[in-house]
Amino acid sequence: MLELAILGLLQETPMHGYELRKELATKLGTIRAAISYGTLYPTLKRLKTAGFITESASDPSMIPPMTSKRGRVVYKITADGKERFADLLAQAGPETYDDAGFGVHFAFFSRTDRATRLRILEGRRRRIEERREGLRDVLSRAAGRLDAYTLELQRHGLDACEREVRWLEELITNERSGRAPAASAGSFDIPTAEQSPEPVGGDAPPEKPRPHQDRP
Amino acid sequence: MLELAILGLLQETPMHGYELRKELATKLGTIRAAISYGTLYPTLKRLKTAGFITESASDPSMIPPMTSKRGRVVYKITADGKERFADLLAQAGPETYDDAGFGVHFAFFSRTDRATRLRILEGRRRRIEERREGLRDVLSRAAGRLDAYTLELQRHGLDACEREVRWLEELITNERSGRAPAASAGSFDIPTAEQSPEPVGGDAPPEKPRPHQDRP
DNA sequence: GTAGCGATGTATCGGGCCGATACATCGAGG
DNA sequence: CCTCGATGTATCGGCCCGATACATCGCTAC
Repeated sequence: MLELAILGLLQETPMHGYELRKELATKLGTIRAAISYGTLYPTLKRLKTAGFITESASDPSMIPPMTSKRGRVVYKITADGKERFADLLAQAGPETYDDAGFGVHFAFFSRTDRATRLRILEGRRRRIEERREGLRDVLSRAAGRLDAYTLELQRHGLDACEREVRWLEELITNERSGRAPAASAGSFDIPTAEQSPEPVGGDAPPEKPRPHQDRP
Repeated sequence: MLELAILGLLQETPMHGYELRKELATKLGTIRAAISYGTLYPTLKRLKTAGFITESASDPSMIPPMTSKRGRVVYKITADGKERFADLLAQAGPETYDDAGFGVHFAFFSRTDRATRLRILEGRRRRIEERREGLRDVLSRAAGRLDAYTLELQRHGLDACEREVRWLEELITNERSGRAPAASAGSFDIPTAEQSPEPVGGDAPPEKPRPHQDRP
């Protein structure tokens, strides 16, 4: 799961570990608070061994700081890595529908083609519906067997499930009618800068707006 | 975390692994779908080594089935185990406030004294408030930097945070005024059988209603 | 000036938990 | 008779986490 997220971020721009962690935290803030270094660095090593990314010492003509005494390793995605990213984005296994997996996939939906988006959204909905049914069963059948606090926990969980299903339903409707997301529970009035109409190409469009040096 | 849950369930009645897993699933359905055997059995082994539980082959005069060719190991909590359970219930570290940890603690609130309940509820609230502030920051500051889907994910997450804070607030209020939980978002009308007034003793009352054979 | 402090930065280690897998028994139905 | 699904115990590789260690930079305060 982390692999997908890292590849996705490195596709936007090369980065070093620390930066990557921060970006991960803001992009996936809902899913996991902050990725641990004990996860990040081994994963980066794995990705490097697999040939999906390369690491290089930051050249001195970098940003402002550092006279490059120690480290500052910059990670960059390779062609294989981009291919891998596209594969991971498109294929949906069972782990695509759990909380973490779904969150990561969703966070990169703007790089996913519509058919896959719909498939994932529907798979997730089914998953949550199953959890919901399980909770309803417990609440109606095993109610007397459980104490008041456990019951309250189940009720709260059921509530969350129902809300998420409604959210997913809305997103699915929007996808089918070709609209972009947002404008659901409008409490913020953020400009939503880019890609509001969202043409939606095939798969893995090579980014549009933000200028970045892919490779020289 | 699992340790607490297992000890808690075994305190009600001895069980074998399969049963334990099912009980775990219904009691913690909101938190984790179903515990893996790859987690359960090693944990049971650990608990046994630590002396918190004992395992014994089920005697033939058990329920109906099994002529006891192979296995059916029944796990039972020890005095040390009960002590350990009480310790884990009362002490609250940082992991007490993450999703899984809080859920497990909450599920055993009927065995927790009120002061501890309040401490945990408030710790959890603070945790969620921090997450909420982080999401608000991202939504207001980094909005233009993120695509519509990522933004929608954050909005949904923020919504969930706000709702959970409200839920916790309600629970805290109820605790302070001595009422039991429930009756919050009334959509079910389950009798709530036992302990609605809830006297709340010290800690670890030795079960009340359900008849069960602790040992023959 | 220099001493401390907080942010930046890279890296490892032990351990918890998961999914996949294997194996074994039992009752019910074709 | 024989398969199928529920019950049941157990291990293995692998992901991910928290704790920990170490090193540098820029700032403020003494």
